[in-house]
Amino acid sequence: MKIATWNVNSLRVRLPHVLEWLQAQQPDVLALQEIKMTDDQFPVEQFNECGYQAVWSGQKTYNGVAIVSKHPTQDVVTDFPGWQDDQRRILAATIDGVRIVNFYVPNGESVASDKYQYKLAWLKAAKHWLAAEFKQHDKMIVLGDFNIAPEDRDVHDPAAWQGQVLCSDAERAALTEIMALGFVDSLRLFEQEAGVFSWWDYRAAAFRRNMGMRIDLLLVSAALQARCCASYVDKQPRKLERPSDHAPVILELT
DNA sequence: ATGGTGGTCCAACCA
Repeated sequence: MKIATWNVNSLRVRLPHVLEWLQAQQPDVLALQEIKMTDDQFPVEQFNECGYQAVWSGQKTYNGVAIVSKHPTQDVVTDFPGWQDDQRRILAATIDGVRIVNFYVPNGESVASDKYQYKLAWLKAAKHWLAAEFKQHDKMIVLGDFNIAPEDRDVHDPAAWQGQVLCSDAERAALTEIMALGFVDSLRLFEQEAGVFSWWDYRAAAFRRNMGMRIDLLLVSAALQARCCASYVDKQPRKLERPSDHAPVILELT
């Protein structure tokens, strides 16, 4: 089973890249973030033509998440119970007995901003909801754009980013609390060279200089850990004309 | 130190 996550920064613009990538890579599941479209605009027919079904939760202009899958999706959830939010950032579904939880975690803008407080509150709600989900699903993968670099080795210039949004202690602590429910960072199960990132700013030729961050993660529950056989970033789509600023990250299970 | 780019949608917000 091959599972991937990709922040596409507008599915309307990136659809050709996504369809080409699906055809080439043939993942069983692809979780998308920042589709930036309303539900009625979702190009489900074009995924169907490639042999995929999909579920999605969209909104106008911002955010929006989807799960594209070769196999049927069950028990779809789009919100934390009791958490009122117009921002579409959550999509969970069970596929082949695996609970897939797709998150587009708030960016947070800067540590002094209201958006940062929203991010921390959102992560707290996420932890509580995941704890409840865990009671019903031992085989879980929480994946998506976390907008948190877990450790300094996930940052091209840790000194410059120290204490900044995406790297601050409170964000990393919130991620640690989620991991402590019983998840491991799948990519770190495998030996990696230094400088493995999943996002590079469009500005300042950041991709060419590999000035990136690893903020797109696949967290796997203990019940799935023994099935993990590979996890890696595919930088190829980031090299295309008019790319997303994120690259897909992949997990392969036996 | 600033601004550098890109998407949405045409002024300004978000990343």
